[in-house]
Amino acid sequence: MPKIVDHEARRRHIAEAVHRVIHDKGMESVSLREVAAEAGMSMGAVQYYVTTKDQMLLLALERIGIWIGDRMAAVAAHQSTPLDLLRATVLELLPLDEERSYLNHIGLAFQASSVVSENQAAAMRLGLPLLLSFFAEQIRAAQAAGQLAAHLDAGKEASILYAFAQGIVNATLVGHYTPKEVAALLDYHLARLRTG
Amino acid sequence: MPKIVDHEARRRHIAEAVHRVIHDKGMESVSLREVAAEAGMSMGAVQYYVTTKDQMLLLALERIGIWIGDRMAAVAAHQSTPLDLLRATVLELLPLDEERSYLNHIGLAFQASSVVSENQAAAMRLGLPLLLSFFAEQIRAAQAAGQLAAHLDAGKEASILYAFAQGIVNATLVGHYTPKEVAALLDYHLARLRTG
DNA sequence: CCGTTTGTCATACAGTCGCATGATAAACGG
DNA sequence: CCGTTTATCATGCGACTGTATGACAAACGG
Repeated sequence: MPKIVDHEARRRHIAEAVHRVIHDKGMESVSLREVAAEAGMSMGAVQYYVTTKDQMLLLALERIGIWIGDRMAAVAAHQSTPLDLLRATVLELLPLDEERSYLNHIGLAFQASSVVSENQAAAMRLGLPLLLSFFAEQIRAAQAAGQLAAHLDAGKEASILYAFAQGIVNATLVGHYTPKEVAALLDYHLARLRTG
Repeated sequence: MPKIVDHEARRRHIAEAVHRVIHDKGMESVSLREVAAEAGMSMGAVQYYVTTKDQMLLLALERIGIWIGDRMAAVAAHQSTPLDLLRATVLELLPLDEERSYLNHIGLAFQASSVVSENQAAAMRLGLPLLLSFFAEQIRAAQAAGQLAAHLDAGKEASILYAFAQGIVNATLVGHYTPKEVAALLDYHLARLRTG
Protein backbone atom coordinates (compact mmCIF):
# COMPACT_ATOMS: atom_id res chain seq x y z
CA MET A 1 0.00 0.00 0.00
CA PRO A 2 2.67 2.55 0.92
CA LYS A 3 4.66 4.86 -1.25
CA ILE A 4 2.12 5.46 -3.98
CA VAL A 5 -0.35 7.61 -2.12
CA ASP A 6 -1.79 10.91 -3.17
CA HIS A 7 -0.97 13.15 -0.22
CA GLU A 8 -3.32 15.82 -1.41
CA ALA A 9 -6.18 13.33 -1.59
CA ARG A 10 -5.43 12.04 1.90
CA ARG A 11 -5.40 15.52 3.31
CA ARG A 12 -8.66 16.31 1.65
CA HIS A 13 -10.11 13.07 2.98
CA ILE A 14 -9.09 14.01 6.52
CA ALA A 15 -10.38 17.55 6.13
CA GLU A 16 -13.76 16.25 5.00
CA ALA A 17 -13.92 13.94 7.98
CA VAL A 18 -13.29 16.93 10.22
CA HIS A 19 -16.11 18.75 8.47
CA ARG A 20 -18.52 15.92 9.09
CA VAL A 21 -17.59 15.69 12.76
CA ILE A 22 -18.01 19.43 13.23
CA HIS A 23 -21.35 19.33 11.48
CA ASP A 24 -22.73 16.29 13.28
CA LYS A 25 -21.36 16.67 16.79
CA GLY A 26 -19.94 20.17 17.00
CA MET A 27 -16.48 21.64 17.23
CA GLU A 28 -16.11 20.58 20.87
CA SER A 29 -16.12 16.93 19.97
CA VAL A 30 -13.49 17.13 17.29
CA SER A 31 -10.65 14.87 18.40
CA LEU A 32 -7.96 12.94 16.61
CA ARG A 33 -9.69 9.69 17.48
CA GLU A 34 -13.12 10.84 16.40
CA VAL A 35 -11.82 12.22 13.11
CA ALA A 36 -9.78 9.08 12.45
CA ALA A 37 -12.85 6.92 12.99
CA GLU A 38 -14.94 9.17 10.75
CA ALA A 39 -12.25 9.03 8.07
CA GLY A 40 -12.09 5.26 8.33
CA MET A 41 -8.40 5.23 9.14
CA SER A 42 -6.28 4.62 12.20
CA MET A 43 -5.23 7.41 14.51
CA GLY A 44 -1.62 6.90 13.55
CA ALA A 45 -2.38 7.40 9.88
CA VAL A 46 -4.08 10.70 10.62
CA GLN A 47 -1.09 11.75 12.69
CA TYR A 48 1.17 11.00 9.78
CA TYR A 49 -0.47 13.73 7.71
CA VAL A 50 -1.22 16.13 10.47
CA THR A 51 1.05 16.33 13.47
CA THR A 52 -1.18 18.30 15.79
CA LYS A 53 -4.85 18.95 16.36
CA ASP A 54 -4.51 22.63 15.56
CA GLN A 55 -2.93 21.75 12.26
CA MET A 56 -5.83 19.44 11.54
CA LEU A 57 -8.37 22.16 12.20
CA LEU A 58 -6.42 24.60 10.10
CA LEU A 59 -6.38 22.12 7.25
CA ALA A 60 -10.14 21.72 7.50
CA LEU A 61 -10.61 25.48 7.61
CA GLU A 62 -8.47 26.11 4.54
CA ARG A 63 -10.47 23.51 2.67
CA ILE A 64 -13.67 25.37 3.53
CA GLY A 65 -12.21 28.48 1.98
CA ILE A 66 -11.32 26.59 -1.17
CA TRP A 67 -14.76 25.07 -1.31
CA ILE A 68 -16.47 28.44 -1.10
CA GLY A 69 -14.08 29.90 -3.65
CA ASP A 70 -14.87 27.11 -6.07
CA ARG A 71 -18.61 27.58 -5.67
CA MET A 72 -18.29 31.30 -6.26
CA ALA A 73 -16.19 30.76 -9.36
CA ALA A 74 -18.71 28.30 -10.73
CA VAL A 75 -21.53 30.80 -10.25
CA ALA A 76 -19.52 33.62 -11.76
CA ALA A 77 -19.20 31.68 -14.99
CA HIS A 78 -22.92 31.34 -15.57
CA GLN A 79 -24.51 34.74 -15.10
CA SER A 80 -25.41 37.38 -17.58
CA THR A 81 -25.70 40.86 -16.08
CA PRO A 82 -23.66 42.29 -13.18
CA LEU A 83 -26.73 42.54 -10.99
CA ASP A 84 -27.72 38.93 -11.67
CA LEU A 85 -24.21 37.88 -10.81
CA LEU A 86 -24.22 39.88 -7.61
CA ARG A 87 -27.52 38.39 -6.55
CA ALA A 88 -26.45 34.87 -7.44
CA THR A 89 -23.18 35.29 -5.54
CA VAL A 90 -24.89 36.41 -2.36
CA LEU A 91 -27.41 33.61 -2.66
CA GLU A 92 -24.49 31.25 -2.96
CA LEU A 93 -23.39 32.24 0.54
CA LEU A 94 -26.77 31.66 2.13
CA PRO A 95 -27.98 28.34 3.60
CA LEU A 96 -30.64 27.75 0.96
CA ASP A 97 -30.07 24.05 0.43
CA GLU A 98 -28.44 21.19 2.26
CA GLU A 99 -24.94 21.71 0.92
CA ARG A 100 -24.88 25.44 1.62
CA SER A 101 -26.39 24.83 5.02
CA TYR A 102 -23.70 22.26 5.72
CA LEU A 103 -21.01 24.67 4.63
CA ASN A 104 -22.33 27.56 6.67
CA HIS A 105 -22.77 25.37 9.69
CA ILE A 106 -19.09 24.53 9.64
CA GLY A 107 -18.12 28.09 8.82
CA LEU A 108 -19.99 29.35 11.85
CA ALA A 109 -18.23 26.88 14.10
CA PHE A 110 -14.89 28.07 12.79
CA GLN A 111 -15.91 31.66 13.22
CA ALA A 112 -16.42 31.09 16.92
CA SER A 113 -13.27 29.03 17.18
CA SER A 114 -11.26 31.69 15.37
CA VAL A 115 -11.81 34.24 18.07
CA VAL A 116 -9.69 32.13 20.37
CA SER A 117 -7.15 30.81 17.87
CA GLU A 118 -5.10 33.41 16.09
CA ASN A 119 -4.03 30.92 13.42
CA GLN A 120 -7.61 30.27 12.47
CA ALA A 121 -8.50 33.95 12.61
CA ALA A 122 -5.70 34.71 10.17
CA ALA A 123 -6.93 32.00 7.79
CA MET A 124 -10.43 33.38 8.12
CA ARG A 125 -9.35 36.89 7.28
CA LEU A 126 -7.76 35.68 4.04
CA GLY A 127 -10.94 35.12 2.08
CA LEU A 128 -12.91 38.07 3.34
CA PRO A 129 -11.25 40.93 1.42
CA LEU A 130 -11.45 38.89 -1.79
CA LEU A 131 -15.18 38.48 -1.36
CA LEU A 132 -15.72 42.11 -0.43
CA SER A 133 -13.74 43.43 -3.37
CA PHE A 134 -15.56 41.05 -5.67
CA PHE A 135 -18.88 42.37 -4.39
CA ALA A 136 -17.72 45.97 -4.76
CA GLU A 137 -16.48 45.36 -8.27
CA GLN A 138 -19.78 43.80 -9.28
CA ILE A 139 -21.70 46.69 -7.76
CA ARG A 140 -19.62 49.16 -9.75
CA ALA A 141 -20.21 47.15 -12.90
CA ALA A 142 -23.95 47.17 -12.23
CA GLN A 143 -23.78 50.92 -11.73
CA ALA A 144 -21.96 51.34 -15.02
CA ALA A 145 -24.63 49.22 -16.69
CA GLY A 146 -27.33 51.41 -15.20
CA GLN A 147 -28.76 48.61 -13.06
CA LEU A 148 -27.85 50.14 -9.71
CA ALA A 149 -28.09 53.75 -8.61
CA ALA A 150 -24.94 55.71 -9.42
CA HIS A 151 -24.75 57.48 -6.07
CA LEU A 152 -24.12 54.30 -4.07
CA ASP A 153 -20.80 53.82 -2.32
CA ALA A 154 -19.76 50.49 -3.80
CA GLY A 155 -17.32 49.64 -1.01
CA LYS A 156 -19.81 50.31 1.77
CA GLU A 157 -22.60 48.55 -0.08
CA ALA A 158 -20.38 45.52 -0.47
CA SER A 159 -19.65 45.48 3.26
CA ILE A 160 -23.31 45.85 4.10
CA LEU A 161 -24.30 43.14 1.68
CA TYR A 162 -21.77 40.73 3.10
CA ALA A 163 -22.69 41.55 6.69
CA PHE A 164 -26.34 41.05 5.81
CA ALA A 165 -25.54 37.64 4.37
CA GLN A 166 -23.58 36.55 7.42
CA GLY A 167 -26.25 37.77 9.80
CA ILE A 168 -28.94 35.94 7.88
CA VAL A 169 -26.81 32.82 8.04
CA ASN A 170 -26.60 33.03 11.81
CA ALA A 171 -30.32 33.50 12.28
CA THR A 172 -31.22 30.82 9.77
CA LEU A 173 -28.94 28.19 11.27
CA VAL A 174 -30.55 28.73 14.65
CA GLY A 175 -33.83 28.10 12.92
CA HIS A 176 -35.33 31.56 12.63
CA TYR A 177 -35.76 31.98 8.89
CA THR A 178 -36.92 29.70 6.11
CA PRO A 179 -35.03 29.69 2.78
CA LYS A 180 -37.94 31.47 1.12
CA GLU A 181 -37.91 34.34 3.59
CA VAL A 182 -34.17 34.65 3.18
CA ALA A 183 -34.40 35.06 -0.58
CA ALA A 184 -37.23 37.56 -0.19
CA LEU A 185 -35.13 39.65 2.20
CA LEU A 186 -32.21 39.74 -0.21
CA ASP A 187 -34.42 40.78 -3.11
CA TYR A 188 -36.05 43.46 -1.01
CA HIS A 189 -32.66 44.87 -0.13
CA LEU A 190 -31.34 44.74 -3.69
CA ALA A 191 -34.51 46.34 -5.06
CA ARG A 192 -33.88 49.47 -3.08
CA LEU A 193 -30.43 49.82 -4.60
CA ARG A 194 -31.83 49.87 -8.12
CA THR A 195 -31.86 52.84 -10.41
CA GLY A 196 -34.78 55.17 -10.00
CA MET B 1 -21.61 29.36 56.21
CA PRO B 2 -24.54 27.33 54.90
CA LYS B 3 -28.22 28.07 54.89
CA ILE B 4 -28.04 31.83 54.40
CA VAL B 5 -26.92 31.93 50.80
CA ASP B 6 -28.41 33.88 47.96
CA HIS B 7 -29.02 31.20 45.37
CA GLU B 8 -29.60 33.73 42.65
CA ALA B 9 -26.28 35.40 43.40
CA ARG B 10 -24.47 32.08 43.34
CA ARG B 11 -25.95 31.16 40.01
CA ARG B 12 -25.01 34.52 38.59
CA HIS B 13 -21.51 34.09 39.95
CA ILE B 14 -21.18 30.72 38.23
CA ALA B 15 -22.64 32.04 34.99
CA GLU B 16 -20.13 34.88 34.96
CA ALA B 17 -17.29 32.44 35.51
CA VAL B 18 -18.52 30.47 32.51
CA HIS B 19 -18.53 33.69 30.50
CA ARG B 20 -14.96 34.44 31.41
CA VAL B 21 -13.79 30.95 30.52
CA ILE B 22 -15.56 31.09 27.16
CA HIS B 23 -14.07 34.48 26.45
CA ASP B 24 -10.53 33.66 27.51
CA LYS B 25 -10.11 30.06 26.40
CA GLY B 26 -13.06 29.29 24.15
CA MET B 27 -16.13 27.15 24.47
CA GLU B 28 -14.13 23.93 23.99
CA SER B 29 -12.31 24.41 27.26
CA VAL B 30 -15.36 24.98 29.39
CA SER B 31 -15.38 22.25 32.01
CA LEU B 32 -16.79 21.95 35.48
CA ARG B 33 -13.30 22.06 36.95
CA GLU B 34 -12.22 25.05 34.90
CA VAL B 35 -15.36 26.98 35.76
CA ALA B 36 -15.14 26.07 39.43
CA ALA B 37 -11.55 27.32 39.53
CA GLU B 38 -12.54 30.50 37.72
CA ALA B 39 -15.41 31.04 40.12
CA GLY B 40 -13.12 30.46 43.10
CA MET B 41 -15.18 27.62 44.46
CA SER B 42 -14.87 23.85 44.65
CA MET B 43 -16.23 21.56 42.01
CA GLY B 44 -18.74 20.14 44.41
CA ALA B 45 -20.14 23.57 45.16
CA VAL B 46 -20.70 24.23 41.49
CA GLN B 47 -22.39 20.87 41.16
CA TYR B 48 -24.73 21.80 43.96
CA TYR B 49 -26.22 24.61 41.89
CA VAL B 50 -25.92 23.02 38.52
CA THR B 51 -26.21 19.29 38.17
CA THR B 52 -24.91 18.91 34.64
CA LYS B 53 -22.63 20.68 32.21
CA ASP B 54 -25.42 21.37 29.75
CA GLN B 55 -27.39 22.98 32.52
CA MET B 56 -24.40 25.14 33.34
CA LEU B 57 -24.06 26.32 29.76
CA LEU B 58 -27.77 26.98 29.55
CA LEU B 59 -27.56 29.06 32.70
CA ALA B 60 -24.71 31.08 31.22
CA LEU B 61 -26.63 31.55 27.97
CA GLU B 62 -29.79 32.75 29.69
CA ARG B 63 -27.73 35.25 31.60
CA ILE B 64 -26.34 36.63 28.34
CA GLY B 65 -29.88 37.19 27.16
CA ILE B 66 -30.72 39.04 30.36
CA TRP B 67 -27.58 41.11 30.06
CA ILE B 68 -28.41 42.21 26.53
CA GLY B 69 -31.99 42.90 27.50
CA ASP B 70 -30.86 45.11 30.35
CA ARG B 71 -28.51 47.06 28.12
CA MET B 72 -31.23 47.62 25.57
CA ALA B 73 -33.68 48.77 28.21
CA ALA B 74 -31.12 51.21 29.59
CA VAL B 75 -30.56 52.69 26.16
CA ALA B 76 -34.27 52.90 25.45
CA ALA B 77 -34.74 55.14 28.45
CA HIS B 78 -32.31 57.79 27.31
CA GLN B 79 -33.10 58.62 23.70
CA SER B 80 -35.25 61.32 22.20
CA THR B 81 -36.48 60.55 18.71
CA PRO B 82 -37.39 57.12 17.29
CA LEU B 83 -34.53 57.25 14.81
CA ASP B 84 -32.02 58.13 17.52
CA LEU B 85 -33.32 55.26 19.58
CA LEU B 86 -33.08 52.86 16.67
CA ARG B 87 -29.54 53.90 15.93
CA ALA B 88 -28.51 53.70 19.56
CA THR B 89 -30.06 50.27 19.91
CA VAL B 90 -28.22 48.84 16.95
CA LEU B 91 -24.98 50.39 18.16
CA GLU B 92 -25.62 48.70 21.48
CA LEU B 93 -25.40 45.34 19.74
CA LEU B 94 -22.09 46.05 18.03
CA PRO B 95 -18.65 45.38 19.54
CA LEU B 96 -17.71 49.03 19.89
CA ASP B 97 -16.08 48.84 23.29
CA GLU B 98 -14.64 46.20 25.53
CA GLU B 99 -17.85 45.20 27.25
CA ARG B 100 -19.83 44.88 24.03
CA SER B 101 -16.95 43.04 22.44
CA TYR B 102 -16.86 40.69 25.41
CA LEU B 103 -20.59 40.10 25.17
CA ASN B 104 -20.54 39.47 21.43
CA HIS B 105 -17.59 37.18 21.73
CA ILE B 106 -19.55 34.95 24.09
CA GLY B 107 -22.69 35.28 22.02
CA LEU B 108 -20.87 34.08 18.94
CA ALA B 109 -19.54 31.05 20.77
CA PHE B 110 -23.06 30.17 21.87
CA GLN B 111 -24.34 30.70 18.38
CA ALA B 112 -22.01 28.04 17.08
CA SER B 113 -22.73 25.79 20.03
CA SER B 114 -26.47 26.20 19.56
CA VAL B 115 -26.45 24.56 16.17
CA VAL B 116 -25.56 21.30 17.87
CA SER B 117 -27.54 21.68 21.09
CA GLU B 118 -31.26 22.03 20.68
CA ASN B 119 -31.66 23.35 24.22
CA GLN B 120 -29.34 26.21 23.51
CA ALA B 121 -30.91 26.88 20.12
CA ALA B 122 -34.29 27.20 21.79
CA ALA B 123 -32.92 29.63 24.34
CA MET B 124 -31.29 31.57 21.54
CA ARG B 125 -34.49 31.84 19.58
CA LEU B 126 -36.25 33.37 22.56
CA GLY B 127 -34.69 36.81 22.39
CA LEU B 128 -34.61 37.21 18.64
CA PRO B 129 -38.27 37.95 17.92
CA LEU B 130 -38.33 40.47 20.75
CA LEU B 131 -35.44 42.34 19.23
CA LEU B 132 -36.86 42.18 15.73
CA SER B 133 -40.27 43.42 16.77
CA PHE B 134 -38.66 46.18 18.80
CA PHE B 135 -36.71 47.26 15.74
CA ALA B 136 -39.79 47.11 13.56
CA GLU B 137 -41.81 49.11 16.05
CA GLN B 138 -39.15 51.79 16.22
CA ILE B 139 -38.95 51.95 12.43
CA ARG B 140 -42.69 52.46 12.25
CA ALA B 141 -42.49 55.18 14.86
CA ALA B 142 -39.75 56.90 12.90
CA GLN B 143 -41.89 56.67 9.79
CA ALA B 144 -44.81 58.22 11.62
CA ALA B 145 -42.52 61.00 12.81
CA GLY B 146 -41.38 61.62 9.25
CA GLN B 147 -37.81 60.56 9.96
CA LEU B 148 -37.83 57.47 7.77
CA ALA B 149 -39.37 57.00 4.34
CA ALA B 150 -42.98 55.89 4.52
CA HIS B 151 -42.68 53.24 1.83
CA LEU B 152 -40.28 51.05 3.80
CA ASP B 153 -41.41 47.60 4.94
CA ALA B 154 -40.75 47.90 8.67
CA GLY B 155 -40.60 44.16 9.25
CA LYS B 156 -38.11 43.51 6.48
CA GLU B 157 -36.04 46.53 7.40
CA ALA B 158 -35.86 45.27 10.96
CA SER B 159 -34.65 41.87 9.77
CA ILE B 160 -32.06 43.45 7.50
CA LEU B 161 -30.87 45.76 10.22
CA TYR B 162 -30.44 42.92 12.66
CA ALA B 163 -28.74 40.70 10.11
CA PHE B 164 -26.41 43.56 9.26
CA ALA B 165 -25.52 43.98 12.91
CA GLN B 166 -24.82 40.28 13.39
CA GLY B 167 -22.71 40.10 10.26
CA ILE B 168 -20.69 43.10 11.30
CA VAL B 169 -20.15 41.49 14.67
CA ASN B 170 -18.72 38.37 13.05
CA ALA B 171 -16.34 40.27 10.82
CA THR B 172 -15.25 42.61 13.58
CA LEU B 173 -14.51 39.84 16.06
CA VAL B 174 -12.26 38.17 13.53
CA GLY B 175 -10.47 41.48 13.27
CA HIS B 176 -11.70 42.86 9.98
CA TYR B 177 -13.35 46.13 10.99
CA THR B 178 -12.44 48.88 13.42
CA PRO B 179 -15.18 50.38 15.63
CA LYS B 180 -15.04 53.59 13.60
CA GLU B 181 -15.70 51.81 10.32
CA VAL B 182 -18.55 49.91 11.92
CA ALA B 183 -20.31 53.07 13.03
CA ALA B 184 -19.79 54.64 9.62
CA LEU B 185 -21.36 51.64 7.93
CA LEU B 186 -24.42 51.81 10.16
CA ASP B 187 -24.88 55.52 9.54
CA TYR B 188 -24.48 55.02 5.81
CA HIS B 189 -27.19 52.39 5.85
CA LEU B 190 -29.56 54.40 8.02
CA ALA B 191 -29.04 57.51 5.90
CA ARG B 192 -30.48 55.78 2.88
CA LEU B 193 -33.67 54.95 4.77
CA ARG B 194 -34.30 58.60 5.55
CA THR B 195 -37.10 60.63 4.11
CA GLY B 196 -36.39 62.16 0.72
C1' DC C 1 -30.14 21.25 73.01
C1' DC C 2 -30.78 18.23 69.27
C1' DG C 3 -32.23 16.49 64.77
C1' DT C 4 -32.70 18.03 60.19
C1' DT C 5 -31.85 20.66 56.50
C1' DT C 6 -28.53 23.19 53.62
C1' DG C 7 -24.32 23.95 51.70
C1' DT C 8 -19.49 22.55 50.84
C1' DC C 9 -15.87 19.52 50.04
C1' DA C 10 -12.60 15.75 48.62
C1' DT C 11 -12.39 11.92 46.24
C1' DA C 12 -13.38 7.94 43.11
C1' DC C 13 -14.87 6.40 38.77
C1' DA C 14 -14.65 5.04 33.97
C1' DG C 15 -13.76 7.23 29.97
C1' DT C 16 -11.45 10.35 26.66
C1' DC C 17 -7.99 13.54 25.38
C1' DG C 18 -3.46 14.98 22.59
C1' DC C 19 0.73 13.27 21.62
C1' DA C 20 4.88 10.12 21.33
C1' DT C 21 6.99 5.78 20.36
C1' DG C 22 8.44 1.49 18.29
C1' DA C 23 7.12 -2.21 15.35
C1' DT C 24 5.80 -3.58 10.73
C1' DA C 25 5.07 -3.93 5.99
C1' DA C 26 4.99 -2.31 1.29
C1' DA C 27 7.33 -0.19 -2.51
C1' DC C 28 11.08 2.13 -4.08
C1' DG C 29 16.48 2.96 -5.81
C1' DG C 30 20.62 0.72 -6.53
C1' DC D 1 18.19 -8.87 -4.02
C1' DC D 2 18.77 -5.62 -0.38
C1' DG D 3 18.76 -1.41 2.11
C1' DT D 4 16.09 2.75 2.47
C1' DT D 5 12.22 5.32 2.33
C1' DT D 6 7.21 5.79 2.91
C1' DA D 7 3.13 4.73 5.10
C1' DT D 8 0.39 2.49 8.61
C1' DC D 9 -0.56 0.62 12.87
C1' DA D 10 -1.23 -0.55 17.92
C1' DT D 11 -0.18 0.88 22.11
C1' DG D 12 1.28 3.64 26.17
C1' DC D 13 1.49 7.83 28.75
C1' DG D 14 -0.13 11.42 31.87
C1' DA D 15 -3.60 14.63 32.04
C1' DC D 16 -8.20 15.82 31.95
C1' DT D 17 -13.24 14.89 31.29
C1' DG D 18 -18.43 14.59 33.41
C1' DT D 19 -20.72 12.62 36.98
C1' DA D 20 -21.65 10.19 41.47
C1' DT D 21 -20.94 9.55 46.27
C1' DG D 22 -20.18 9.95 51.16
C1' DA D 23 -18.29 12.71 54.79
C1' DC D 24 -18.79 16.98 57.20
C1' DA D 25 -19.80 21.57 59.08
C1' DA D 26 -22.95 25.33 59.73
C1' DA D 27 -27.41 27.08 60.67
C1' DC D 28 -32.02 26.34 61.16
C1' DG D 29 -36.86 24.52 63.65
C1' DG D 30 -38.71 22.62 67.58
